[in-house]
Amino acid sequence: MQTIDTRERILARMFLDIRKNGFQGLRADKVVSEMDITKGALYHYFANKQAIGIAVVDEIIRPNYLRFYRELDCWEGHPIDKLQEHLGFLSGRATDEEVALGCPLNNLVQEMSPIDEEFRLHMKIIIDNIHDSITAALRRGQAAGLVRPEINAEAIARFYFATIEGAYSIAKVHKEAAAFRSNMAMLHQFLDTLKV
Amino acid sequence: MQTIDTRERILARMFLDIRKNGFQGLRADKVVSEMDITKGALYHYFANKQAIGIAVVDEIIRPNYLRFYRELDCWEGHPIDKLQEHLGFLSGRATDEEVALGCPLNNLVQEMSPIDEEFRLHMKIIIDNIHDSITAALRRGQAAGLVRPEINAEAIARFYFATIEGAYSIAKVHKEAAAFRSNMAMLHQFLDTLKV
DNA sequence: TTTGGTGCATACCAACTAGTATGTATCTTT
DNA sequence: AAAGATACATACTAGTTGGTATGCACCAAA
Repeated sequence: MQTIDTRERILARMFLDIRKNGFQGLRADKVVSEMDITKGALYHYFANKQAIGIAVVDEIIRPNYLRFYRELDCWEGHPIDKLQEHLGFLSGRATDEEVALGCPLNNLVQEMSPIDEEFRLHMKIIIDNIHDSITAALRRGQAAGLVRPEINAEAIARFYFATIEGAYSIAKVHKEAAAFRSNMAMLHQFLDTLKV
Repeated sequence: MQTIDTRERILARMFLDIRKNGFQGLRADKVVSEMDITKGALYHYFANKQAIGIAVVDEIIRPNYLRFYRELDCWEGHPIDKLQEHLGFLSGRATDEEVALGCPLNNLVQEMSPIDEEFRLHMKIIIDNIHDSITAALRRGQAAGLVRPEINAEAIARFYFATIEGAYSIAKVHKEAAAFRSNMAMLHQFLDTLKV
């Protein structure tokens, strides 16, 4: 393939537009026409609008999220340290503009879960993967005597991820990265209490 | 006024439909026609679609949320106990169907904050009120020697609310009230650590 | 009893939305 | 070199969406 991958270019812009306007607010033909791509090209690569959304979830959002959690899977140090490092990373890259747009996955979960089962299933896979990675890391930590043995690793994994998503939610209405960082700091503190 | 309040009937149904389909997914004329109300009646009471959404926020969502927090404002006992009682209430009423629809406020925040500033402002007022009530309650608790003096009441208030919203978010994609309750239980546990 | 406002009902409409149908240039395989 | 297959471009369209314009019945006040 010689040409720049038109399909990938389209998806990258769809991702940005969906993040801002939501999937129902997405005007796919307008977005591509701004890239000097026509409707013909768009519907050549995607069967319909839903297929665009699903492709964004699978090919853009999913790899982006799982990058960190795959790192966590191979991590040999203290799992809590790694999770806290991640919080630091998220805090560090948060800007007012970024948090105003919200977490791409959370946005789509909120919008699409109740109205499109296929969408929901594709998003659920990502979240299940994340939960599994965190749970496994915490259990390894428990086995190594690094994490309190009495805690429920699965419940903590759920709480960890849910709290991050909640922080994005609230920061979105405030349009303030500071609100997000405050919650990351609280979660960091909470994680400390899980160390042996 | 003798007749049943048509405006309120409309708003109640709009609330349900917005919760399911989102504001952009709302088909206002279809919703009213299912109630044997015509478009004429709808646009007699609301200038346009946005006005419907704002009215739902101000007249349905807002009073519903602030009910508990006004209780908290007059609460004389241990503030942590009251917050934990609230978590128990939320857990108790959570069903799979309810959590699948998500938290009405959170849904709208996610969808509308980036694309409609007026919407965002109306929702921000609710969230600011909630934060203020919790912060004040925790400070009263500190003054009474019931809550650890070293904690940042504002940060805890933010964390408390953000975590609840995050729990709704994640439970939504799982369609499982159990996931929600698990996170409520974790937050309950966290609150225990704030008591003197 | 008229006058004006409220509370709708009906009919209409422009713009948009998510496509489809068709054509065609290029590239790839045989 | 012929025959598909790929990668688009252009034009068209049915159905939807978010209204508006108009009319009229009823009630309350003057």
